Amino acid sequence: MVTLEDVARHAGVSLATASRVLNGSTRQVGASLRARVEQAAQQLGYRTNVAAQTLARGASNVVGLVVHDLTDPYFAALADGAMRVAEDQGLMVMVATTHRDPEREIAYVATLNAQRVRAVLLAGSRIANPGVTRRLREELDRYRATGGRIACVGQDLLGADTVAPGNAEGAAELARALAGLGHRRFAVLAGPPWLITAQDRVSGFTGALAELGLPAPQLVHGTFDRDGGYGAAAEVTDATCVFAVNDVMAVGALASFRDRGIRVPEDVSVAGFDDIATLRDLVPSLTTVRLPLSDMGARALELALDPSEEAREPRVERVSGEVVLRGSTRGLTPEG
Amino acid sequence: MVTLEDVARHAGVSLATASRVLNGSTRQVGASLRARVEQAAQQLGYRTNVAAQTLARGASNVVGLVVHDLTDPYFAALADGAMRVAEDQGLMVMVATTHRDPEREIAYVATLNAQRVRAVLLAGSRIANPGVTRRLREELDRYRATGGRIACVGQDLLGADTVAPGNAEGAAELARALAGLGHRRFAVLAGPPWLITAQDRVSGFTGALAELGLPAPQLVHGTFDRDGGYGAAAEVTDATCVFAVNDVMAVGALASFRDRGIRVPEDVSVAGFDDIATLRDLVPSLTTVRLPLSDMGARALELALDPSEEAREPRVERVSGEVVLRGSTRGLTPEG
DNA sequence: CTGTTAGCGCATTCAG
DNA sequence: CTGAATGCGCTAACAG
Repeated sequence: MVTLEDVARHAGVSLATASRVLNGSTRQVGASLRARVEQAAQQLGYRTNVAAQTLARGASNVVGLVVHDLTDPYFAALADGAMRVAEDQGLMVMVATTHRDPEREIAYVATLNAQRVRAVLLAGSRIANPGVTRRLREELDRYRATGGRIACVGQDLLGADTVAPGNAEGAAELARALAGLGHRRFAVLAGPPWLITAQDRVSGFTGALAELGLPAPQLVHGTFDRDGGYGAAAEVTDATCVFAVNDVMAVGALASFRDRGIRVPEDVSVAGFDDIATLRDLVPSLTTVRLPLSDMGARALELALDPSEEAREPRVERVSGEVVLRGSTRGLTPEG
Repeated sequence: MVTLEDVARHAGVSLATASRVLNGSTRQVGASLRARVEQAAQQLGYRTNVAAQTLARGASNVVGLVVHDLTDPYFAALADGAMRVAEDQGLMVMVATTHRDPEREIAYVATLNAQRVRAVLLAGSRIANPGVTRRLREELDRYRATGGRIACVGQDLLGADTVAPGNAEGAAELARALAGLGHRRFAVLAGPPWLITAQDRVSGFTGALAELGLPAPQLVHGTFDRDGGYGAAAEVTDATCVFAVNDVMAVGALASFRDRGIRVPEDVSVAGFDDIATLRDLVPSLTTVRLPLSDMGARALELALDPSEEAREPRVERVSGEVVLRGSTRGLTPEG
């Protein structure tokens, strides 16, 4: 294992000089010494020991990213955006997946704190559980207390900088668009009752329907994934339009209807939420609410890294979804 | 920033004792002291400084994962598998995305080396470029020289433990299955000529066709993604069956045919490769070659971490794909 | 079982 | 501009 000291000796300079040329010091070093050091490092195959550097500097070059599930394209897109800005800033990204276990989320925050990462990004819906949320906040506070920076993508519940998707607003706008198509009887594949993202989308949707004077939709709960959509769709009775609270669930719903010989959109319309890129070529193409996922991930990391955050209120940036009407929903004549 | 020393003082014990109870030492500590230390750590909100720990131990708890693109479900699935075993082993995962830039791949290996990660996993196709491959190998050798472990998912070209998908074999079997359906005139959406994964799938496919005495397929190159499939499909002339060398390209091909009013599978059959889970609900459902992506990622990390690798040949584990015939391909009567 | 001590590799004062 | 010395927080002998 070749160390800085080896390089310095090989180049015939002091440790300090070697350090200055090899690592981003602002200090200047004479051209000839600089060249000697660089050559020595090259010859010896020197690689900075980041652990030592982190210890000496008291700050690391790593950020942490906590997501539920990387195979969910929603999180993959967020992660991609965050990694883009990390690369731009010369930071490495440590990724942790919780698989929707809030205990693991808390544990990972502690671990990332131990790693002394520069910032941690919490992506994904909060859950409606005060005890868990409190303990997560405590862990985050501990991290923050030592200079850690935090940003979230999702609900603004953690007292940290947040990129907050307009779930309720987007769902409301979707409801209005669907109602504009002539639909009156709706069902909502609502996901788990405790997932706040799901809650918000449901309430935004039902709220808009109520404002329009339309009957309340049928609510069917289930998991937040493809199978949740598939299962919930089977329980829908008497609706001309089904809103799945995310695209992946909508895909499950589509499959469920297909398996039962129910045509979309002829027999029933289906809409989702998120506008997952990988799913854009679905047939019928999915009506949904587009969220700029990658940019949201990028923006969240920017917020977390932005140093102008001394002793002030957490910043909350709302990003609104855009309704995209596609082939999975159709217009109804007044007769239905 | 509370340190181990603070905890020790607070608990009235020595640094060493505090270290022994708080971090996974095999050494025993008396119950009463142990309790005092744990309580002190709890009260003070102590978090291990992993950088210091890594420096002192000379070994980190982090593994590196280098993938092309996390938003590609292929890599997301590999990453998911790798992260599963990382979690089991109490390791954190540092993820780097190259976006198919080989220079970045080399640079990230150097960075991960500097981080002194325990192992690095290189996922994704090698490219047919001797210069780049040589420099990558040099960087890997440097890493290995200091005890770093390496595993790859893909081609066995780096002299490291490798999980090698049977690209050629899978494609060959697919070709035979498709020929068995009665197809004679094929086209292959071949991806980039320099991508070895793509090459292998193409050559396996065409080789099997030749063995069957069938005419050589039309080859159309393009990018390895959805748009590459979309564009290449437009150039297909006179084939009853189109093989896209991965599922995501096949989705593009499906879209291309649909946009031009060409029905699948009535007018043309389409097959892919990988069996991406997110795409299983496509209509028509995609005939493909199933690869156990998540398990492959997991296995690769296991190989990298398995210490029984002293001074012996790199292990290469071949994993074979399974042909899955679905709705996007149909049988032909002898008349076509 | 517990405490003392000597580094791990590097950044950074502080002199020169 | 350059070098010598100190310490970052922790682990691992070693001694008791």
